[in-house]
Amino acid sequence: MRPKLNAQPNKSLIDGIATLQALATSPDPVGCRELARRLNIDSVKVNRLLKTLAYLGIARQTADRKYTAGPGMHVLAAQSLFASGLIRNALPVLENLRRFGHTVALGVLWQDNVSYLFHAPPGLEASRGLGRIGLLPATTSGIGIVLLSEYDDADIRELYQGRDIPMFPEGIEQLLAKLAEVRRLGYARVHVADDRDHHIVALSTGDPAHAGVAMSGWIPEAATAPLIEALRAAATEIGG
Amino acid sequence: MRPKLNAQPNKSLIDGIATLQALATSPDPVGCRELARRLNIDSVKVNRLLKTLAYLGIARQTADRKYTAGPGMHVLAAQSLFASGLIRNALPVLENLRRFGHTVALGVLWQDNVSYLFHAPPGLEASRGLGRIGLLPATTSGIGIVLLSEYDDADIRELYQGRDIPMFPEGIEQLLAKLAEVRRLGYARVHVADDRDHHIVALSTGDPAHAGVAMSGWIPEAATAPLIEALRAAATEIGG
DNA sequence: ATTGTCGTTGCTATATTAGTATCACATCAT
DNA sequence: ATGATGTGATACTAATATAGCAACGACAAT
Repeated sequence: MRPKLNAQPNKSLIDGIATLQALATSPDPVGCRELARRLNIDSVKVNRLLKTLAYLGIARQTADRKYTAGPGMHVLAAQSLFASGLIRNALPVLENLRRFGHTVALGVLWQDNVSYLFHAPPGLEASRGLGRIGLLPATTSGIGIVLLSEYDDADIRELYQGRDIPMFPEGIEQLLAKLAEVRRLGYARVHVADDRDHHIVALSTGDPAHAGVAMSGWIPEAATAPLIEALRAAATEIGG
Repeated sequence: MRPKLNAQPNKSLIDGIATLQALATSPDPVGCRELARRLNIDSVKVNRLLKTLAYLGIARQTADRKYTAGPGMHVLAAQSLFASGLIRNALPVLENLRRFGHTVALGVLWQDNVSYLFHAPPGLEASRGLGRIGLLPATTSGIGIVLLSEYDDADIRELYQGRDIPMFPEGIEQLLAKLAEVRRLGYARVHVADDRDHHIVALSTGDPAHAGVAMSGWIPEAATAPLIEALRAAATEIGG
């Protein structure tokens, strides 16, 4: 599942990307020492990485010498989001799914997190649905569950070894049972145990699967089938 | 203008990001040797960078061992695009600008290129306007011109030293004259010398300026003022 | 078989980076 | 003023992480 560490992993690149992400997810400009503290890396090192990113135009220094995202960040983002074509292909399909009056979402699994690329409750202007939510624990998300089910049990055990699993208080066996159910059905149906009594239905798209589509809202058992059918059509249209 | 190369620039990070971008902009899966040829970097080095990116989940190997974008790429993209809030703030404003019936665009200047984050001709579904166009030479773009005008002449000379300037066959002086005009007016008005006889009006947003908004289409001299006014309102709303 | 790719790794010299100490500049409370 | 703390940034040197060579097995075309 997770690729093994290769012969000569480039540590500078690993730390550099971590810095890049920490910078990207910081809503306000940050100084190098504070960023270093967040990342638990030496501040001099972070400073040099930031200066390198600034040289590339990916970071930018504000008037008070703090760092923030630069134009290169947007270029990088635009390239990586749209070059693959995932979002561009998916958006019209997702808008079409909104006719059911439920929340529509598209997300990817990354390690044990889900990142939503699109997440729009009914009524929200479609263009506002982009990137509304950052990272969520995979097990709290319908898309996360359905994408986790693509891995085999050994991988899942390794991933969650020695850690609490959000939404699965009984631990790994409870999660594995859920994933087995998802594999059997071919889709995930998850009950959201809050006061709104919502359900999520989700399935995966892409070959190999790397993204998930979902609808959530008040979905009684009887209404599941047609929604799954619509999702399946959407998934094939998006993912090829 | 362009940040100086610092004391200890991290070369691994520079090459790593170059590899990341090359991977992102490749529509099909690529092998490490081919990528190395495109980047003019040693193929063994590229291989190790790719394996590191794969370890991070940003790259992914296909069945035939070629490399393509992985889920981490989408996470990175989503984080960098939306964390800053630029796109999220801008989209509703841009949609509103489309009422004039012209092409509406939002872009950033990166080195001597412009990257469009949004570019929608009239009639196009708004959500399709995202990331339609990759990189364009800055001098061929209204947004590029208005963002270049934020730099002073010395920077511009350095940027284009010893190189041809697209759309400015007479060279650097012709470009500098145009930029001076833009600074005087406070916006760019550019004539697109093709058979459609279009004009672009563009102005910058953000403080310090790092993005540009533009409208293009058949815009006679007399119609410029109200468009500029609308753009200016949009720019302050987007950029703060 | 031959020849050409391809991705990948072991090896070793050395270029590159890590971490110390230190600087100049802020801001704050004394 | 004064000292104490914060910041970002750099020179220095030791040590380590990386570059580049050569080579491997796998595949494809000839």
